[in-house]
Amino acid sequence: MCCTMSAPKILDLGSLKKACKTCGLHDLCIPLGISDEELNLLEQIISRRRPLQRKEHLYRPGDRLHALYAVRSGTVKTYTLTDDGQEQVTGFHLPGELLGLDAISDGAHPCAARALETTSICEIPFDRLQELSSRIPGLQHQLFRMMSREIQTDEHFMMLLGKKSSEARMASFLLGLSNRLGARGFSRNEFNLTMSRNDIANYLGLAVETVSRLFTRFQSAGLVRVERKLIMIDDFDGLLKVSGTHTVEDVVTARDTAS
Amino acid sequence: MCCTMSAPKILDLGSLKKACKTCGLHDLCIPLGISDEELNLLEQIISRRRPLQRKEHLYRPGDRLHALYAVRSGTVKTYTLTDDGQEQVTGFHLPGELLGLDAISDGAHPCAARALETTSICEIPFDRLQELSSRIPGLQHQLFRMMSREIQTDEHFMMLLGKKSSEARMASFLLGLSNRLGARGFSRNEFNLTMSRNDIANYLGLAVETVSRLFTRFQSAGLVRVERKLIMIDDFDGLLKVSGTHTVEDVVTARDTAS
DNA sequence: CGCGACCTTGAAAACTATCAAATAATGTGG
DNA sequence: CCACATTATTTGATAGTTTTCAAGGTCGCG
Repeated sequence: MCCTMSAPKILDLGSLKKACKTCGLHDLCIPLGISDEELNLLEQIISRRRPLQRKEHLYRPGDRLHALYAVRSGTVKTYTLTDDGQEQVTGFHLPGELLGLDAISDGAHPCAARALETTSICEIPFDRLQELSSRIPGLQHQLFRMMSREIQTDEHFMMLLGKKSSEARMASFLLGLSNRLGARGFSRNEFNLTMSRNDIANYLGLAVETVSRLFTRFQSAGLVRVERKLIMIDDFDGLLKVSGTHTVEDVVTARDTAS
Repeated sequence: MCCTMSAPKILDLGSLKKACKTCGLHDLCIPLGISDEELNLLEQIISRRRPLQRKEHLYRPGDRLHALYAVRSGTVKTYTLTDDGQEQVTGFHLPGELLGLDAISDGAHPCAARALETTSICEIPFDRLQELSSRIPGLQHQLFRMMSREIQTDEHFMMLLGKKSSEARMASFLLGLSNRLGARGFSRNEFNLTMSRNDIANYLGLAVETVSRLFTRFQSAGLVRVERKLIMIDDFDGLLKVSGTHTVEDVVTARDTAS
């Protein structure tokens, strides 16, 4: 994408000085579990890019793997294109999360990543990271752990898609976002959906119309309030119940009895 | 290389002598892309276990991560238990495939693994593997690649579950098995399903009855012949078409017009 | 102000699950 | 080795959930 303009030293601009050590996300991101000294080495290879604007791509399918990316602020959506050109959303990535791990095996990105809002990114050249990992066992271990975590998350999500009703998927999605945002210091009760209904539907394997209906249904049931992009969670236990095994009842009846 | 340590010989039993070098799977498994000398080091930490009998567990949810496992022959099914105790099949693992990568992040297995038939396994103590990876960059890279590949595969599977019809899932499943078996030197046209219809259904997010019907439907359409556990693929192109975007037609009509 | 993208809502259709039952395999104990 | 109990698979009929199609509504932006 952009290689001509970037000299080895990319860290010297004032706005880019802030490093892992001062990053509020450092206990969610790579630095976790490596010593201060080692962190210095890591910081030297990490650079910041100009923030991405909404709808701007971080990488596209087929792009060579040049670096891994960590979201610093904002949201990134990853997606692939199916054989017939349709979009398939594979994930939404919040601050502290690492992007591009799926590109390592082929050396090229199998999917696209693009910003859902203005987004700030840390760039970690992969070859240098790998080199450093050989020298810093803690770093290697942390990378293994992060990849393992992603595999685990994917397995969990596969269960969601394979076994759960539309209601349960939606509830899980909202609770998941709430948790992840909470872990990053944002409110767990009230947040903005940076993605469109279409993206949510696509991600959850549902039709847009279904997602829309679920929002109204959840709202009628008193689980959440929805105001366009803004979500306010009013009943965590209720959502949990819906997200769990419970196939029906609670939410559905709340609407049916009302009508 | 300061590794003349007391080389814990675990390989000295006659039946266990065969090592990676002589393993027909070595270009599908960990050894891929590391030198002969390095391979010796790797072989020293790998041991073979007594073969698993059908239905025997390799590990269970919550078991501490002690080692990664590579399937040498046979098939292993991995599955988790949902909150309400139901089984959720997360994968079927053929010779040359690595098991347990999802346990690294927590240090404990989030899922269970058990043999679907008599199965031979290589055991790779994880801490030693990690240690070795620090010293052998090629090994580290290969591990990154294998984990990345799994993430990629999972993403692909998520698309299957989220976007594809029951027919497409089934066709993809059969083609996928065929390919993987073929890559391991088995026939691509004719193979045994080592898993039950129930397992297939569970894995694909379908009801058992649906799986059963799909088999008969595929057979009526001349795509495959099914004899209990034995599958013979007669029309790869047809299956491919069904597995792709094509939502209906070919297969369904083949049956409908017949009646 | 009006256009276009996004979202919501309703009605009908489609797909798949569920329920029920028959048949076929497998395993077990005598 | 057989008879019985058990489990797995198939098939049919019915019901439910979710999609699709169609249309109206809302928001943001030029």
